[in-house]
This record gives sequence, C-alpha cells and structure tokens, in this order.
Amino acid sequence: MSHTAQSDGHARRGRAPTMADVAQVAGVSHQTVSRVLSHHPNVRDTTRAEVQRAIEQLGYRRNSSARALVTRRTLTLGVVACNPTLFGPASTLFGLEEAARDEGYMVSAVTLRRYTAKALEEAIDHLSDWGVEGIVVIVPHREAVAALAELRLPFPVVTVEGGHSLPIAGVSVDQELGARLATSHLLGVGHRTVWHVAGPPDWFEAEARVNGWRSTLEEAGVEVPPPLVGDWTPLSGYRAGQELAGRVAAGSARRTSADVTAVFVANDQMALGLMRAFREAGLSVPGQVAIAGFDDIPEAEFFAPPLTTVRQDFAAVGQASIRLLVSQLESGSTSHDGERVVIEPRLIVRRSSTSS
Amino acid sequence: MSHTAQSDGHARRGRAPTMADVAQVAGVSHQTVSRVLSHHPNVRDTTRAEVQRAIEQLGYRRNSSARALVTRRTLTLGVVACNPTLFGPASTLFGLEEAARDEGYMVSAVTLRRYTAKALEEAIDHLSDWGVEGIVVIVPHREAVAALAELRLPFPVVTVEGGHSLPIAGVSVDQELGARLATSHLLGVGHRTVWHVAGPPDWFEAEARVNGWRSTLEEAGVEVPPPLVGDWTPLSGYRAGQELAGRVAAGSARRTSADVTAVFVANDQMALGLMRAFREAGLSVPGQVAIAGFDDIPEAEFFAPPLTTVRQDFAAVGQASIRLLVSQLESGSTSHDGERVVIEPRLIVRRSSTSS
DNA sequence: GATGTCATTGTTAGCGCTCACAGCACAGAT
DNA sequence: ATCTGTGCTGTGAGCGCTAACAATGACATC
Repeated sequence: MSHTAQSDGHARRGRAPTMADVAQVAGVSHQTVSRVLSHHPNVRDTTRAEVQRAIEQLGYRRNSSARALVTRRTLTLGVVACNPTLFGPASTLFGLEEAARDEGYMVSAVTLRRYTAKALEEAIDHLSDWGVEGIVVIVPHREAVAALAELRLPFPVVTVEGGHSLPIAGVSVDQELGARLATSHLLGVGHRTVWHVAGPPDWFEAEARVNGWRSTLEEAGVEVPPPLVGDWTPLSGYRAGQELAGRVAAGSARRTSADVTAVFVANDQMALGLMRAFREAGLSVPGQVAIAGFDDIPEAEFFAPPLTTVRQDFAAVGQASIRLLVSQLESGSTSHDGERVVIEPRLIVRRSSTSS
Repeated sequence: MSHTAQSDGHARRGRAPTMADVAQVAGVSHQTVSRVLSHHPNVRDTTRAEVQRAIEQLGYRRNSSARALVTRRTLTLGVVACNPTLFGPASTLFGLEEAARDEGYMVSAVTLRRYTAKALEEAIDHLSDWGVEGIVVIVPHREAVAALAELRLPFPVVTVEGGHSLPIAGVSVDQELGARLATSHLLGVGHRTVWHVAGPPDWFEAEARVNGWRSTLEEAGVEVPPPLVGDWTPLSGYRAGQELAGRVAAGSARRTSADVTAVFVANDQMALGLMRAFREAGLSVPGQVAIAGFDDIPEAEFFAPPLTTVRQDFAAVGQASIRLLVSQLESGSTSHDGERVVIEPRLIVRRSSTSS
C-alpha cells in the first residue's frame, strides 16, 4: 500500500509528489517532513502524525537520487560474480544479499562471462558508474584478482576466495583444510594413496585443493600420483574418469601403488562425471574405487552412491564479506589493508568412500 | 585506469572531482564537459580532446545521483528472485543481468526467503526505495503473484513464470507443453500409463506440469494415477520414490495398469532422489521403471542412468523479460497490459527412459 | 552591408533533498 | 527584569548535474 501511485492530489501532474508537496498538505515546512522521515527526535507527536497522514495520502516516497546527491551515500554495494549458475557463487550471492539488506544496503550485481582482466575492469567500471560504495568480487580467478590489485579503486573491495597473496580484504573457506580432510579420510579408510582430479589451475580454489591434497599425501609419506585437470563441469570429470578407469586394478584386490583405489575430486559435479565413467567401465564405487568430492551440493547426497564431500558454508561467506565491506565503509578505510576471514569447511562422509 | 583515484589536482580535498573541476582544468564551461560526456555532436574536436584529457587527468567520473536527479532516470531495474540457488532462477537471473547491461541498465536484486505476500511487498518496497524504474519478479508462486496484482505499482512489472491469469506482463516457458512432451514420450516407448511426482501445488510451474501430464494421459485414453507431491528437493523425490517403489511390478513383466512402469517427475532434483530410492529398492532404471525429469540441469546428463528431461532455455527467459520491461519503459506504459512471451521447451531423451 | 543560418560555447535555473543555522516560544536560573 | 537553555520549526544554501536558452563568431546569402 505504501507504494500505490499517488491516489490524490494537486501534485504537479504526472510527477511523483515531493517533500514540498507533503509539507504543503501537512501544513509544515519541507524540513519538518524530512525530520519525520529520518526519525529526528525533535518533532512534536501531533506534527509527526500530521506529516505521516500527508505522506500516506499522497503516496509519497523519498527520492533516493536527491538524497544520495546531498548525503554522498548511495547505500548501494556492487557484486561482481563469475558464473552464478554454480552452486557456490549463487549461494554466496544469496547470503550476501540478505546480509546487505539487513545492513540497509542495496546490492547491484554484474556477472562475468569471461575471466579476463578486461572483463573484470568493465564490470567494475559499470558498477562505479552507478555509484556503488564498495564491491564484493566473487571471481576466484588468478588473472582477474591480480588485475583487481592493480586497480587501486577509490572504494573498499572485498574478494571472495581471492587468494592470500594480495593486500585486499577477503573472505574464504579454508580450501586447503577441506582437501586435507578429504584426503586423509580416504587414507584413513585404508587406501595406499589418493588420486586427484583438480579444477582449472588458474582458479585459487583449485590450487589450494591441490596443495592440501598433495601435502597430506607427503606428510603421510605416500606416493603422490600426477593430478588430472578438469574445468569444474561434470563432463570434464567424466573424461578424467575414463582416463582413470584404465588404471584401476583389474581384480578387486589392491596391487601396486600405481593402481587407482581412491580419488579426491575437486568438486561434486566433476565427481558425478567421474562416477558415471567408472560405472560405464564396470567399476564399482566404493567397492573398487572410493571417491570424495567438494562443495556438498544438494544433489550430492542422492548420487549413486551418495557422495562423500566437503561442505562449505557459503551463506556464512556471503555474510562475512558484507560485514567486512561495511566495516571498511564505516571506518572510512579505503586502505585495502588485506584483512582476511577464513571459514572452516566440514567433511561429510557418505557411501562413496566407505567400503561398507 | 579510468577509475584511479584522482591522482592530481587542486580538487577540493578528499572529494571526488566534479564537472566544474574538469571544466576549469580544460578551460571550458561545465556544460561543455557535459556535452562531451553525452556525446553531443556540436563540440569542436580540439575542445573534446582537451576535455577528455582533463577527465583522464583528474580521474573524473560522472556523479550518477546528480544525473539521476535531473534526468529522472535511474537506469536501474529491480529483480525479486526466489531461491537463486535453484538452477532455473539462477540461470534466468544470469541471462537477465546480461541483457539489462546491454540495454544500459543496472540490475539490483532482492531475494526472498519466504514466499508470502508480505515478504514480496517488502522486497518491492526495498527496490522502490532505491528508485528502480521497473522490476522483474521471478517468484513463480501463486500467493506472491496474486499479491503483486493487487499492488498496482507505479512502474512496469514483468513476471517470470507468473501464470497467465493476471493482467501483468510476463515471460514463461510453456510448462504444459514440456510436460506433454515428457509424458507422451514415455507413453510412446510403450508404457501403459505414466505416474507423476509433482512440485508444490502453489507453484505455477508445478500446476502447469500436472496439467500437461494429466491431459496427455486423458487424450491417450489411459488411466490417470494419483500424482505424488514433492517440494522440488531431492529428498522429497526420494520419499516419493520409496512410496512408488512398493507399487512397481515385482517381476520384470508389466501386469496391471496400477503397476508403476514410468514416472514423470516435475524436476531433475526430485528425479535424482527418486532414482536413489528405486536403486535402494533394487529396481532398475530404465529396466523396470522409466523416468523423465524437467529442467535439464547440468548434472542430469551424468546421473545414473543419464536422465531424460525437458530443457528450458533460461537465458532466453531472462533476455525476454528484460526486453519486455524495457519496451514498457520506453513506451511509457505502466498499463500492466499483460503482454506475454512464451518460450518453447525441448525434450532431451537419455537412457533413463529408453529400454535399450 | 544587412540578414540569416549554423556550429560552438556559456549562462541560468532548477531537479528534490539535507545541512547549518536562525528563529521562536517557553522553561527555569540569575 | 534579564539571561540561558531547550524543544520545536522554518529559511536559505547548495549537493552535481542537465535542459533550455542566450550569446558569440564564422560564413554564406540576399
């Protein structure tokens, strides 16, 4: 009801009513209307009521542009997201928007098709043109984040999964820890070593998961097989699976250490593809090969078999990034001081890794 | 580089440079600067170059609030999305944002937790407070859309999958056609009838898919089994699967028409759950039961077995909704005249329905 | 030489709002 | 009686920009 078109009035034809219109109807000055709207204490109750009534009657809404012009605050945050069709970025965006709204900010989003420095720069240009007060960059891609550091923007920036190397504030899940959890779980259930299907090497998350996997194997003193590389898609996991299928021990017994008996896959979608390839090769999971994924997408629990995986709390990531951004905003520091929030992932054990 | 903080200058300390600052540096009036920025033809080339240089030097960016104030155009569109973690809404949002950007608009998104009229109204309030020029509502929920019709907002609104009943412009995929394609495909490969696991009854898409399924069966003159109801989640599909598993013919031969031999599931995630339940019940897909889903999520091709499903072109939906919104904006019609765009879905046949 | 036309530039007046400050009434203190 | 404070309200300026109009000079036309 508050947004009904003005039902009444001698308001200038066609145009939305202004504060002056409200003031006239209420018989006060525009400034008093402003005070009512911004909950200034020094307004008599009867006056306040009068103004409220006039506002309702005219269907008045404060003009955000005029307000932003004079306050120099747009109360808008920008988000640059890579592919929001992926579960992770989408969930992050979701949590982020809610947190921003709670803080009184609006979120404007721009999505990236290509992960180049130029595309990122254009996206940020677009956002700054609209006067955002700060931005969250959900582009866990090496080249893009490097470009970001060069830019030295005149407003705060927070990256999500943007690596640790740069002096930019950021939020991330401890990917390395997640990889260690998965890998040592697989070692723990009796596998001699663990193979790995990695994500694209220019993604931070992929790199961190490789590192976590590798160091776990090294610390356990077992052989580190060469990692395969995918691109996060089920198809690439499928291809990796076809390749790996040839190396699974023919019988059910585990023979040499070169045999594949356990695979840690860098995300759930690729794990799905991998499992299809194994199924087609007549290999049983977890009977002949154990598998663990990463992300815990909602489908993972219902895969055949249900997938052991590492759960990331994306909503928390979104919230944390808004908190970080807003605190920078309020402290007025554009100093890019590189504060970091790290969120711990959790291993979810399911049948794909448990030789029941 | 265009957004480097002003590197130079006698600009008023701390503040971003204004048009007047640029004008002074370039030795012209602020109006000439404005003309250069808006590509007005009547500016001498040398002057234009002078101004450009001053802009670069100061790192000037036009203040969007001031501009919006005087032009009465925020060039911002609002989107109200339900759960953007779902593949459909996320993809739509993705396509929509890109289309909006191409048209020169910014997109601000608000997400909904609960699908109530109140939540929708709050979301829209939030958007109008920020001065959006129009909104796209991706909330295919009966109550929410009904509330939307009541509101009669002072700006154009486009719904995505908002049903046909209301006089609001909208874009949708022909859900009924999709359901018919899937159902008649299942009948076509020899099943006596087709069971159905529906989505929540208060979602338009769920209802349309039920209708398409039912009418296809009726036209074929076969019995219409009672539909089961899920909530789009894999878990609810799993539960439906457990229920249905008991009714699958014990042997491999098809006996009575009450036996379940084919199921059309209202989305892919539930189909995944259903297949898990069948697997656990020792039933083979497609051997004993054929299954078809809806959406064609990226994972569907890699399910066990790969899932026959109905593909929706979500990107096209997003684009179409922006086109519709922008055309309303340009024609100045807030008339909610209920123009509708319908996009055809496509059946993707995979192994889950083909008794190879 | 007067006139009109055109390209180019400058001047002025707001857009709708908030901020700083000024009033004014009335309370209590001096 | 004057001074000071405090609660409420109004006035004026100005945020940075665009739109409308005015002004200028160059050049062609009559």
